[in-house]
Amino acid sequence: MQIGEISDRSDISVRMLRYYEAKGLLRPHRTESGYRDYSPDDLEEARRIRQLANAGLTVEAMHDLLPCIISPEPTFHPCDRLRARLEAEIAKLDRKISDMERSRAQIAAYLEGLPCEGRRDSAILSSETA
Amino acid sequence: MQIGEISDRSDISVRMLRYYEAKGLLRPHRTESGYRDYSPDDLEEARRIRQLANAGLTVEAMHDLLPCIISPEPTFHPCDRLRARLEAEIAKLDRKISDMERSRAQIAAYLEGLPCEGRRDSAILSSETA
DNA sequence: CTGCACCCTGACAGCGCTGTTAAGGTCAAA
DNA sequence: TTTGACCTTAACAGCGCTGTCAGGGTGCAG
Repeated sequence: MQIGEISDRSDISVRMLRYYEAKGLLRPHRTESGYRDYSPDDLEEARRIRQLANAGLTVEAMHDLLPCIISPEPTFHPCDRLRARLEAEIAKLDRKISDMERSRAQIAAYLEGLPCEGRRDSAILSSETA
Repeated sequence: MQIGEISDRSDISVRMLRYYEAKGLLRPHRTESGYRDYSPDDLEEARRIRQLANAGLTVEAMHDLLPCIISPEPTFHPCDRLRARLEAEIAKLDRKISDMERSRAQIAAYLEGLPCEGRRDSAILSSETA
């Protein structure tokens, strides 16, 4: 698959796909003429990247995290450092999640009491999935 | 209180406190000589700002959200627009939270199976900052 | 009055991310 | 062979955020 198709199927702009590659995530091979040629696995990885990006992770964090997520078989890697890195990243995620949930609750609570349109009938704001 | 103390107590740098003010969040009054003079309420607001910032919200989003969080009495405000804005922001938060939780779970799962601390060592981490 | 710690504004600079544009190559279909 | 869609790299540009530095004022304590 070439980059345009990957872009469509991963919801990542062409620009960003190239950027991620420049940063060392995602390494599609190339056709003889230099076109990027993505495998289905590459597409999977692209989607994971988007997920991590949506979660607010930096490219640098993804760089450490992706090799873990991409395959279920951990290999090589200096373990102490990696483990520490992952634990740190999880801690950061937890902090962020907690902050977001608190913020969400406050906004939702406020919304609940909003003296708006005719009345508050269907207060649909306890959705949890996306 | 002056800015340095607020900075200490809110964990927001002096630079960022001024930045938030420039952006229209937080409006401490000034002493005759021009010093910012923060009230305890301002400190509270600063902490909320930090929380929202930690949650990954932009200043622009905070600008819409803060007046809701800051006081329990919603007033004025073009309600339809505000309501829509808040709901959108909540949806965005939900998406982000969901992505983060999924990412967290994957990392944690990987960490679980890490063949470490008493095991093989090997290659160097390719820390390449392209 | 002198120091020193703190404050002020303004500007420059850098990072991370993202879009856009320019100049040009590839490929398949007409 | 020409056309048009798609690809390539490289560079510029902008936004949001954040640190830092310069040049200067304020305020309190010695």
